[in-house]
Amino acid sequence: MEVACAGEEWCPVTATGKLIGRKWHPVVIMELYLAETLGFNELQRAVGGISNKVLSDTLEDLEAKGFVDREIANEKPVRVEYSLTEFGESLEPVIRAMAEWGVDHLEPPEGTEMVSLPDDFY
Amino acid sequence: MEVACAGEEWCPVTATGKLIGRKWHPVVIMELYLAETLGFNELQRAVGGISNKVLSDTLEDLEAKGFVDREIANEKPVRVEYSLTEFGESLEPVIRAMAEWGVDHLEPPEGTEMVSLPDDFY
DNA sequence: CGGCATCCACATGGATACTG
DNA sequence: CAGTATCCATGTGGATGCCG
Repeated sequence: MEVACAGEEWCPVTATGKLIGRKWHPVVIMELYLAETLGFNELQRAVGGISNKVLSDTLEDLEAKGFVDREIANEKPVRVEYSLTEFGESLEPVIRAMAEWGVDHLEPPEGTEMVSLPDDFY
Repeated sequence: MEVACAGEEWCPVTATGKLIGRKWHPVVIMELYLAETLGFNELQRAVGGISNKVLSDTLEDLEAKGFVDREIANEKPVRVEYSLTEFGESLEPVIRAMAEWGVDHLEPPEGTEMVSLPDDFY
């Protein structure tokens, strides 16, 4: 494969990092992949530990970049559904590589419950 | 595979992102992988567009995390050599996934010269 | 339920100049 | 050659409260 990096400004690795290299972007993408469709609060619970402001910012950014689709499914009560676009789904190999590396090389804190990642996640 | 994410604090994807999710970390790792060993200024040129202060910070962080080995190869003239540790090399699949995704899905700016990534980079 | 408004703290990066 | 020292701008995230 070809990569531009040597002395150049643009590099696919850096460019990719700019797109998904924020604290919660990878997990949000992963949770959306696993669940297919999630509401705002569902997503917040699924991700765990993220504030609503930051989740809102994250989703706004992911939507602007074309990774996430936002659909208003209902009004009264308000129901908004988030899901991955095809472009967003194309990131699976990257997310999976990060997940696999983390599982293989990092130690989870005591008492962490592990959740299975389906085989078709790839 | 197993992943902890649902409602938990710890998640391998996020944890991995915390380690290499800074602007220049992936490229620095990639350049060190490609070249095996580089001096400070060599590395700065190879990466392209990074200031010496930020490169210094980046290397300090990567060294503290065990990804990079720093060796003083000579004094007068001073020569310091940076290379990947085994732990650092273990990140190849992640970096490669990012590189491949970037090549497949992003458009480089006009006039960008592409450099080959060897097949054994994996 | 699905947010937005504020305000704040800190992390990160960039530019420039200087040094042994 | 390989950094350090400043200084500054911005990005990013976190806490809290309120709203239709």
